[in-house]
Amino acid sequence: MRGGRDTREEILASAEELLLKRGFNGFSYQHIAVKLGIRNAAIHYHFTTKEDLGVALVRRYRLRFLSWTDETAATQVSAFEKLVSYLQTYIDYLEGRWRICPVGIFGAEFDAIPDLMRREAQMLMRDVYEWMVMTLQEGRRDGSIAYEGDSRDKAMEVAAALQGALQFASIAGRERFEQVFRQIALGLQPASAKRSDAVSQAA
Amino acid sequence: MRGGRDTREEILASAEELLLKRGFNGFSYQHIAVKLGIRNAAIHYHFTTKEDLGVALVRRYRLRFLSWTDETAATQVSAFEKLVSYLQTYIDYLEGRWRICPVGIFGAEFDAIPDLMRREAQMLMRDVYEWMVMTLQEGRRDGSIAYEGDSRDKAMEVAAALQGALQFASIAGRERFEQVFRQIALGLQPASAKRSDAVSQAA
DNA sequence: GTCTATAGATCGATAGAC
DNA sequence: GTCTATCGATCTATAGAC
Repeated sequence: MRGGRDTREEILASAEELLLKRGFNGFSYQHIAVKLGIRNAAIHYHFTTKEDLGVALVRRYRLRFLSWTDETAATQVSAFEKLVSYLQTYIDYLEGRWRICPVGIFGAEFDAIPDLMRREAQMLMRDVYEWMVMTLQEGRRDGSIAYEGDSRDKAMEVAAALQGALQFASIAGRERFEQVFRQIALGLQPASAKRSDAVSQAA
Repeated sequence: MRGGRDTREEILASAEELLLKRGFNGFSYQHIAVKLGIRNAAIHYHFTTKEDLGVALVRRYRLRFLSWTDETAATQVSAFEKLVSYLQTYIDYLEGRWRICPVGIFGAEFDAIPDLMRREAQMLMRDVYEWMVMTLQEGRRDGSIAYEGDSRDKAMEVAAALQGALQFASIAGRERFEQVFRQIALGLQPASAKRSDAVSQAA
């Protein structure tokens, strides 16, 4: 601790931002140390190896996601609203409020991260996937969501579009994410809800 | 040259595979040198800096893509078939036959790659995006593609889903890509084509 | 065009003082 | 819990011989 501040938490927050912007192999303990005004070795005290830090990051993502789904499961909103609410968390992410997670964050460097991180990333992906399949099916039952084809395929498509959109936003601005957001939401709305929109069909 | 082999080309091919699996900051000249049985310095002869190598890789992606779109533009297939054919090139990618490109490959480490590479990545993304918007609109006109909403939004969604699916395939196996592939194709088919499918609605 | 050799920087990580 | 100091490995890159 330094003056009542939680250094361990600050390290995780700083590492999380670096991870999203630069990838796991694109940042070092030095980046974090400089930003927090501490030394390299101080970080090693909290996270002995970089693998430890990486595992802690992914595990935190996963716990955040699970507690988020617990919260929403307790509410009485429709499946469609739950799903849109999940998409919204990605916008929070883009704005630096890291609430839950980019599930496919390590896909681009999967063979270049430590083994324990790979396992954690796979578990995170499984949890998000299972929740999304469940929510889509629930939406079909309560009539708030409509789509064609297999629910598992659709869940994977939505998750993939979100992940890809996050990357496009890095390259070409966050407007890219909003485009995908709109299109996903539109594609999941039942016909009854669509008529109330002024959706461009000729663009 | 070594015994009639084109070393420069072998370096690019090797680097391309490493880039996809490990990210730009996840491989070094040593990785390439070991695989090709040459020395570190031999690669620097062909690509003075790693930035040069990276720029050459993205530029090659882009040229491949542009010549591919030229080819398909000359044929008389429907817009839907063109688009499915583009999705197919990603499967080639997964199988190690690098025909064209993963357009969002640097999204995960955008702030951690050299400046010239960032610019090339943005140009590549712009080209793919423009082609996809054009093809979707063409499909609406010739009746081979159907979708709701803005064409630019839809193009971004399809491109994002492809990019995300490529990453999920790294994490959880190529079956993940095929799920997204099926769902994208299903979502673009006009109603007339769908009736001939035995599409599961209850899964 | 490829090699040996090496400079120079950065990285992850540890020992030990405070 | 944070510091100084430092080790050894790895990385990008260059000089110069063949």
